[in-house]
Amino acid sequence: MSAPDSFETSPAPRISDLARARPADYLDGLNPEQRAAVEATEGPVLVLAGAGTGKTRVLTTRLAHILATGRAKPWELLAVTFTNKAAREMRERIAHIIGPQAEGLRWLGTFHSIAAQILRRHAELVGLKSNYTILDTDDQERLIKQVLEAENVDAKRWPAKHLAGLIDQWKNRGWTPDRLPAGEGAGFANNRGQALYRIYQDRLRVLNACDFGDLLLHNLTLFQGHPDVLAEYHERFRYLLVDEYQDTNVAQYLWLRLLAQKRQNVCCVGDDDQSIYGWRGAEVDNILRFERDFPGAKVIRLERNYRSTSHILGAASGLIAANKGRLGKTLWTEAPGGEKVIVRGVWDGEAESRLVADEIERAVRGSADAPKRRYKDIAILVRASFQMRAFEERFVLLQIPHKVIGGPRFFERAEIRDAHAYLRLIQSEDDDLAFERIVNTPKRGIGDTTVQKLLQIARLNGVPVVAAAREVVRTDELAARTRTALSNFLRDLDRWRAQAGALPHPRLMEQVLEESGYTDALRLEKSPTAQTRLENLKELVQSMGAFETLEAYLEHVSLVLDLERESGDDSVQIMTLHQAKGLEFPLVFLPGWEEGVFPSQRSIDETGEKGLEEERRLAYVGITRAREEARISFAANRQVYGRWTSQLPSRFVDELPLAHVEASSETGYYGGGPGMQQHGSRWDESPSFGAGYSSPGWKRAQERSYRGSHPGRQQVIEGEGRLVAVSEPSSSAYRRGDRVFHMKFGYGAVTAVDGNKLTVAFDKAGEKKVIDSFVEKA
DNA sequence: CGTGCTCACCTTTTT
DNA sequence: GGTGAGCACG
Repeated sequence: MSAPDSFETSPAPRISDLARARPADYLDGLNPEQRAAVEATEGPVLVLAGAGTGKTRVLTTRLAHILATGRAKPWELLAVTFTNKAAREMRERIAHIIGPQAEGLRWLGTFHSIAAQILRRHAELVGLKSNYTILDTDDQERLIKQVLEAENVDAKRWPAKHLAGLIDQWKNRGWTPDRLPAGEGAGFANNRGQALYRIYQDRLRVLNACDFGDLLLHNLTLFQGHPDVLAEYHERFRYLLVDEYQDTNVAQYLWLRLLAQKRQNVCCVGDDDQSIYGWRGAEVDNILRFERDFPGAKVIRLERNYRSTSHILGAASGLIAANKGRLGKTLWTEAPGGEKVIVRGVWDGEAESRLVADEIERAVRGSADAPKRRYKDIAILVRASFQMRAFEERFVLLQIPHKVIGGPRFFERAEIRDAHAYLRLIQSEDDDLAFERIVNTPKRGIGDTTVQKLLQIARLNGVPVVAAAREVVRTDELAARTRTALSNFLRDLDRWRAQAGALPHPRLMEQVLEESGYTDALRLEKSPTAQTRLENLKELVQSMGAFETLEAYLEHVSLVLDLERESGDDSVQIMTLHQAKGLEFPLVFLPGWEEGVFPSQRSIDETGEKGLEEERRLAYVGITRAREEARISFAANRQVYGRWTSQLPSRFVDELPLAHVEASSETGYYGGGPGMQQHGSRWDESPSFGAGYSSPGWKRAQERSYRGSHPGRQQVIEGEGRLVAVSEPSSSAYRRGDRVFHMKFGYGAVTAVDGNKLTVAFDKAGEKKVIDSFVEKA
């Protein structure tokens, strides 16, 4: 049943390659624990690698060691990571040690990409064809919506998103519809959860499609139902290696255990203190019970930290000590104390961003007793993305180069997904989801009712919707205009399909985008976002060129490809704590340490003590990102969802060991000062801040001051001649990604002061202006 | 069928 | 406070 073993043809190692991998080279400079972790190749090994202890180095050296000592060929190693980025990095670093032999590491990749490869070879055994499509979350949700509609489930009371979430969780735990524990689906649509899950799985099979969770789930079904197939992989994979083991979910864990069960040569590397993905199914328990699952396992602790100063390490260690249920590590360093971790209370969110921005400017300028920083040495790590905005705006104002990490990624953007849907439909007429997505994009007069009708006919006859459409256009079931539109669309589709073989696929893509009217529709829009989208499509066409065939491209897109954003430039990075995992910076800002914000109230509400501990690990991850300086801040007042709220400092602030921390407050509030009222920690229960702030006058002033300072809270401009930065709404838009800031800024000197109104003179044109929105420039 | 309005939503994210 | 989804209306 299996496909031919074409993958055994990886290049054999050449003598010159092996010669490069002299043990003396790659083992040099490892400390005793690291070396032990590299050399313990046989039997189960758990490497507990604390933050900054050289984990990646150990991982890559271990693989290189196994190869260099001839224990296995590159294609006999299974090495799994969570992200493509991690996989790429590992491959590069191994290549650095052992040279081109690393090309043969055929089974180094993410859980999903490896599972997808295995599934391609045995798809028939689980009721799929080997050319199955991989659906992303968007497609998945739309399919579930269809199922709900077909089953007459009230989509208002029982949103598709909710069921999608449930199914995801179930799949994360390795539960097929048959194996769903009783009562699991009870909460959804009057006990119909399980039935709907089953129907959804059937639909996927009909569409010859998988969602992300299925990739692993089908692997489990495959291995459990076909011992011969499993045995084949036992034979193949001589050594297993898993990165970020603390983040594995149950399905991944079961998958690993099945694969490792025969040879037991499995090495898992992780840190229970850095487990921050519990909310998406990660089970810290997997790491806690490793020794039970693999009797005789060797546990190696990497505890020497090479990254941070001892004050930073001390602060982080003290904080994480408050968690129960740890495996326990004692990190140490020979690095000097450095600066203590600075904790500061400020008046409000705006003061916080001002403080951070000022300190960044100072750090970049450097001083006698402080090193001169580059912008890229600095990161701002927030709990949630809504906190990013304040910093972004401040940085725009002060012209501090910065980069917001995250946001919709290239291949998740609507226009890219539309383009892919065209390709998918050209490639396979069975792709109903692709049809649905683009049949009326751009608008060609085939509305929702028509599409629904087609879907219904298709379902009744058990045929793909394109086939149904072909039939329908021959009848007079549709209004004449709709029918013409539909048959034109089908005609276009046929033409593109005919060209698909003859044309290089980037050319095909261009042609489809032109002839479908997609680019024309965008050009007509004239908005800056439409411009961006056109550029994205150009980028797409370019990226396609790197692939031999359309099939290869589409396969890659769904699992592996993410366009590397240029990262080399010198700018401050703004990102979430989750995104910061695995990174490090000389100077790290950790704003928003307020009860309810961080730790997140929702996390505590939903998962209680467990959630709180995960939040604490997040705090630990945050602090340990810093090499030299960490600066924590919290605000006494903060706008959350447009409402002013009073805040209490995070409990994490109090858990920091005093010996490693220096605390101060501008508000007199830290420790209980003026302006505070005791109240519940939930921000939406908080009394609104002073009355003046909710008055219409305030609101108007705020609108007028557009992204500028608080009128009531601005720094006092003492006199004339001060230099200020000015912002105001303007027609010249400043664009960052998809977001547009209507903002113009510049520096001017104050010539007159009247309350909050300043008259400012600008050097260049001799221009004078009265403004009510400004920031003082130091 | 397309547009404008109201209303609920509002952590973290990879594949 | 901002936004996207869903509904009523033209």
